[in-house]
Amino acid sequence: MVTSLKLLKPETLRAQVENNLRQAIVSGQLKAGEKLVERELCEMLGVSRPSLREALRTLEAEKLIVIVPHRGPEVAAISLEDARDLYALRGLLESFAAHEFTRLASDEQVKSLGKTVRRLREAGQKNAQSAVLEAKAEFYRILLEGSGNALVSEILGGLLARVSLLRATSLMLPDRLPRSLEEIDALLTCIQNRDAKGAQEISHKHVLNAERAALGVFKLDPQPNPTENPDEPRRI
Amino acid sequence: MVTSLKLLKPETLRAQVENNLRQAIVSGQLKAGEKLVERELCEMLGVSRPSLREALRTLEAEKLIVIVPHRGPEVAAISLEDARDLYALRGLLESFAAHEFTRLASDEQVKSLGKTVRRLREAGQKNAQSAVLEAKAEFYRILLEGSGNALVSEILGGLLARVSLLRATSLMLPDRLPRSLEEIDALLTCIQNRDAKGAQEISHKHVLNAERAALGVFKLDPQPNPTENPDEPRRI
DNA sequence: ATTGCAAGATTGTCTGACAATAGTATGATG
DNA sequence: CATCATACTATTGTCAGACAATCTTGCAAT
Repeated sequence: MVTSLKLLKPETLRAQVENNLRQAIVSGQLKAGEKLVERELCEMLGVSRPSLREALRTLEAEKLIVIVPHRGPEVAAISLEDARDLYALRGLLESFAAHEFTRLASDEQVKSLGKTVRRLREAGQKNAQSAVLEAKAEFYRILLEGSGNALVSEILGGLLARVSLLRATSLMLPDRLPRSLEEIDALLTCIQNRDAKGAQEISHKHVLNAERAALGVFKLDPQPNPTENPDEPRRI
Repeated sequence: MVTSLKLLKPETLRAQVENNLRQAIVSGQLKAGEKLVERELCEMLGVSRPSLREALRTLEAEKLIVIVPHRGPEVAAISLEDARDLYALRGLLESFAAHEFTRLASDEQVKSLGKTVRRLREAGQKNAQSAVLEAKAEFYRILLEGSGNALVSEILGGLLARVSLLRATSLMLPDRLPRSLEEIDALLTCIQNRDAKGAQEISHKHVLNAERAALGVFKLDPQPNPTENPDEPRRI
């Protein structure tokens, strides 16, 4: 009996383009507000316009890019209100996920989460940024998987991608990491004690703190406001 | 002096296709699970394949259709777990919106909401289905607008579109309408009293009740998809 | 009935083209 | 010199047609 080992799914070309661009955006290679030109992207990625344009439509629906008719696509930028809305919703969903995970996850899943938190802490103490990001992604994966609501995972995943459009989130990482780790530890404790309400509260506070840290940028840094914004020749 | 009356924005062709298809899906003209064939849609809508395919990609990202590589698009179908997840999230978001509306909306907005509820009640007593739907849509519009979080509106809007894939929601309308109206009345009262917590609770219960009513279909009708009647030509 | 294969249908992708629009440079004018 | 109108260019929106890869279906054979 063969146990289905086609791990390598021959992705469609369009899907590859989509993934490449998405990755480039959330990783910051393509910066928020940057204009995207179809011809250039086609050459970069080695695909034709139809394939590229389909991928762009998907990213547009995910709100990672904005396409103005006859002006073309650009990487989405996030205003202060957008960011506030984003964090408000993230707090709501993430705390819900934490609550549900605490309520529903199996002991194995809790243990697995604990292991990842340990990995995260170690990576944090070494200041190994990429390891931190990896462990954090794993942490989320387990949490969402165990929360028993695939839709929340889907939506929250999209939200996190959008949050990464705030360059604040990456710049903020080193500073806030210790506090962040403490909060995650506290969350884990609640989860292990099966204290759903507590996990929900801590998780919500965690997001609020992350918001405060991230939104500091708007005070230091003149924020492009779409309504009245003298052209600021910020070349990329 | 002409006061800029381009209310009719010259939508791009692709956007029209997108809107047509979206409308056809949420209104039930295109039924959940139905297979969509590019050539047919192109002919129906009078557009070329690239334009159609771009529109399809957007709808796919909105989860209104599913596109399996080399097998083509079909209208998304909702499983029991999907529906549960959907209603859970909807309850979370809608009650949040109600809470925030109660906290933040202006007196005019509250008054406007009251007026719409009255319209809704009258339409309900006359059993005027289309008027009910219209008033309900208006009710949501005001509520979301006044909740002060555009992102929640966006997500919840997408969710409601997906909910409409459950044909239960339309079939259920006549039966549950009186109860639904009572609940909405109670919600309005809380809002008028600026009782945010109360509004949140009632709103959440309201969604739970709607869920119970809608999910009844799954018990009566185990496998909602495989019974299709022979092709009948369908105009969009 | 199940299996295997061939034929047909549908999708994935490319190329090339053209009109419509937005952005830019040019030139005219005060 | 600054300002405005105009022409030009670049880019996007859209189409038509084509072809390979893949899926589905019908039919034949066991």
